[in-house]
Amino acid sequence: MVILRESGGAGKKTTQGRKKIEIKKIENLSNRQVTFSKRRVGLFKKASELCILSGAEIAIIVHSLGKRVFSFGHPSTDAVVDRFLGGGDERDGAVAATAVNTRDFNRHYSDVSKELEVEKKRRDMIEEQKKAEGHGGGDGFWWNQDVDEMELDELEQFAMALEELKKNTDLRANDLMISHSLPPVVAAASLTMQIPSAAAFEEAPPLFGGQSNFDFENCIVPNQGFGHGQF
Amino acid sequence: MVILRESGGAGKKTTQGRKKIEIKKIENLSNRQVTFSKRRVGLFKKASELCILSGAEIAIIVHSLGKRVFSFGHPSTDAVVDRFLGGGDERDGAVAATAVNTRDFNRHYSDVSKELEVEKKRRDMIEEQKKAEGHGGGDGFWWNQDVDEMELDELEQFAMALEELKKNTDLRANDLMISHSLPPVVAAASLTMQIPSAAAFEEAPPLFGGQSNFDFENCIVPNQGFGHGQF
DNA sequence: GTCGCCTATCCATAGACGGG
DNA sequence: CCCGTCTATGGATAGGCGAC
Repeated sequence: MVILRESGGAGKKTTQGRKKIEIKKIENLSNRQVTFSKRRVGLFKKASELCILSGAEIAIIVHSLGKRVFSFGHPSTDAVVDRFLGGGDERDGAVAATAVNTRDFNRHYSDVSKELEVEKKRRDMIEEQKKAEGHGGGDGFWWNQDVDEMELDELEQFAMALEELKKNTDLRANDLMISHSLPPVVAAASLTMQIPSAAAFEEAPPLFGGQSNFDFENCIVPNQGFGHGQF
Repeated sequence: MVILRESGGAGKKTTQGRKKIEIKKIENLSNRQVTFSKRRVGLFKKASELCILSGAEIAIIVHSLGKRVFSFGHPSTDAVVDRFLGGGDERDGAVAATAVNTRDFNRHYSDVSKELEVEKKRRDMIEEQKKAEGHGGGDGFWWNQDVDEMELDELEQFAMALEELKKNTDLRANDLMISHSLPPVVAAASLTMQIPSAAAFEEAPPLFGGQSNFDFENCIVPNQGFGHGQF
């Protein structure tokens, strides 16, 4: 089991072990691929452990940078996704009044939430600064803009967009809140599965090394039909 | 931050630290809840890291034992799910509702507080990155979700963030041109919730056939990539 | 080049406590 | 009763290599 590396002629360990991790996009392609594969396996393992430990139903869908799609799901990916899209089947019984201490709690909760928002906004601004300093590419989130750089017309547009989004947010929150008093009549099958599950296994997966009791590599099979050469 | 260990009168460390866990369903209810919360946060964090590191698109849907639904998505849950479903149609507006009671509120508050801590650390990290390198990551983060994916607590935070941002927008507009009046700032959103709920977590039916092992063959489904969109 | 194995690290987290 | 926090450990994993 123990294999010593003699490369270097002194039995010196050439590996530094795990090094610091920086959470940013890995520029090196090979490293990115390797990291993606490793962490994907680790993520699925974590999810499976969470399923087993807590009995939850979890679905994970991963689109790699190429065309390949990996999915994990218990009991099945489709089932969880379908349930998610179908509006969830919650059985709620009696609708009663809230406890008394809820208001107090809400106050405290709001304070903390607001503090959190301050932090988030600060982060957004920092990112905005970073974006301005670096290249011109956006971060993909249009609301992460610096109002100080806007002209008046832009500001008007931005303000209206904000109000719209805010409205939608409130509506969404309201829907969530009142949905408890509504019977769950939404059909879970409104979205039909369009995925031909066949033709998925095109290649026999290699065996996993045996470090763990879980043979994930037997289960996770990437699509090999389209993404040749590209990750 | 004072650490006193007077129990036992010897200052001896009573905690043995992390112990080995057996990957099977946790029988103790509170332990299971705690583990679920902790590991769910960890799972999402892992997923976000994987998104940033490899640039992949990931969606995670978690149905906890009864009603509550947690979702993670980059860039959004629906986008990834739609791609998974074969480039399906537009997203469904109605997503799973969440049952919330007072105890759940407390748990959400816990999550928010924890997230606040994470945000602070993340801000520091971003600042460090900016200082080290002017390059903008160009990646969104998992907490920047569309409103349709948000849970109640997230919606509250988001609403407050929007209000703040809109205030800044309006202020900026006023600074630019006083004579031109913008729509008034929306008043504070009513976050007073009267949400009843009866059931807490309860014993889940034995979804798993095995005891100590998990049948991953039935859980991990390979999918066919269709090549629509590449990223 | 792609994939898997190995090791040395570093992060996530199971328990234990204290506070409200 | 429930939650945050601290600690020590278990487990994930970045890098380096060899095999294919």
